[in-house]
Amino acid sequence: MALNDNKAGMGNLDKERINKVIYEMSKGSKYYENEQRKEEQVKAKIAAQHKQIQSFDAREIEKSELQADAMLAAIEEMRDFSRTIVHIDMDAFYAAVEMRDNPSLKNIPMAVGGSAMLSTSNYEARRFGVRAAMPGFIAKKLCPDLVIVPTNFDKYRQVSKDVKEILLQYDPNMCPMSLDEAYLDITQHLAERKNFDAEQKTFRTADGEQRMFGIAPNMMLAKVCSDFNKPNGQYLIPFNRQAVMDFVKDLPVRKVCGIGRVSCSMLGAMGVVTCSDLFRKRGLLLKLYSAISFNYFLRVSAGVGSTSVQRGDDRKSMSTERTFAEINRPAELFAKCYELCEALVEDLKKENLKGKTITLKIKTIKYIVRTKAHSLLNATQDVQLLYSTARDLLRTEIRLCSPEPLRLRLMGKSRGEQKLPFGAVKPKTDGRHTLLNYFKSPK
DNA sequence: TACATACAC
DNA sequence: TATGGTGTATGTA
Repeated sequence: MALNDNKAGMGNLDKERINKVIYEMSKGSKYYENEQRKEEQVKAKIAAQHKQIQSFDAREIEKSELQADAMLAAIEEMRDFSRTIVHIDMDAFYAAVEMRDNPSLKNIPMAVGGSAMLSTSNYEARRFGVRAAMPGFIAKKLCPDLVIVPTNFDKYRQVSKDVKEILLQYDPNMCPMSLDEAYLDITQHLAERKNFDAEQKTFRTADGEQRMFGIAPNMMLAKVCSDFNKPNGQYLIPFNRQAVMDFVKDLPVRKVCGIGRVSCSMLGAMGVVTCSDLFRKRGLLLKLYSAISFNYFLRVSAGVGSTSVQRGDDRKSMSTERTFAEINRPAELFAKCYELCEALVEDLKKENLKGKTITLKIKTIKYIVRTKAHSLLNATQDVQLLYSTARDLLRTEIRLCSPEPLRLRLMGKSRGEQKLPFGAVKPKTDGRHTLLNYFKSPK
């Protein structure tokens, strides 16, 4: 519930005052109560983990350590310094675009979003603790002079496209992660660049936007680097093992992409704070976590990440959801349900896709989220068919609740397992938790 | 397959 | 006026 200061621009601020304001604005709300419920869940998970840990004896842990060391040797084997990976991150992107188009916003605290939620804020605003993913009304309390500009996605998409155009010159296989982030493999470019003249060596991006580069031997490290030296910074990890190990030694695990709030708490509970702690506690971690997660932790501890920048171009699901003022009358719930089916079908048709598994998502006014799914025999993009499936799922939920009304603040639809228009199927590789088969048991 | 959770942006 | 929307992966049953 406190301020998330994991991101940049939050160096010297009065965290105590900020947290107090956030707390005062939040306490007693349904949202806050749900957050507390979630915190309790994490505590329970930690307690369960603790109990499990106590059931291990020292010999078991030692054995696991040996097994982990064998896995680590295999990871070491794959360490690759042959690629130069760049992670580029447009700084406070939406805010930067708005400031470019309206310079009067430049030197005042400003954020992009609405009174319910902010997407991002400029550095002036960050000094007050105003940041992305904070509701606008709390931000206003923290900074009464804050100017909130409504989100203008079409504009950001256009600017993003312009920037991508430039990045493509450096890596034709460049991989955008969002409107303001991308990974590049510039190995090839660097080789060709040796013959460039001074003019050709100039790097250009669109006017007005600042950007951060992280340059490293792999994607995981490049991503962490781009968060250093903000704003407009650039950070490079030298391409040798010692430099990488020095870099990860004191790196907090929370900085690593993929280790979020919950994992960080769970790891913290057993004394794992930095990446080298992941190595220190490898015996324990191997016993506690799945093969996929553990392997990922080991790779992080060694500073080994993916070196293959490639787009996964087959989408796996498509969804639409809305938050609204409470709805509880069945007729209105069904009407909302139909509306969402229509919206989803419209999006499906844009990409000429069909859905097979239809999922109904609901969030009660207490912020409890539930999903219900049903798979059809054949993929469809037909509104009526989609709706009849979704309607049945919703009806079941209403009945489950009765005689109390089902009181919702959000409803959503998604479809997965789609059939692509021309039957293309593409298996994809290297998720962030790639499991390597040869990490079975050591001999 | 169904569902919940975690995570990123 | 009042805590978002979209997509992916994973664990578990």
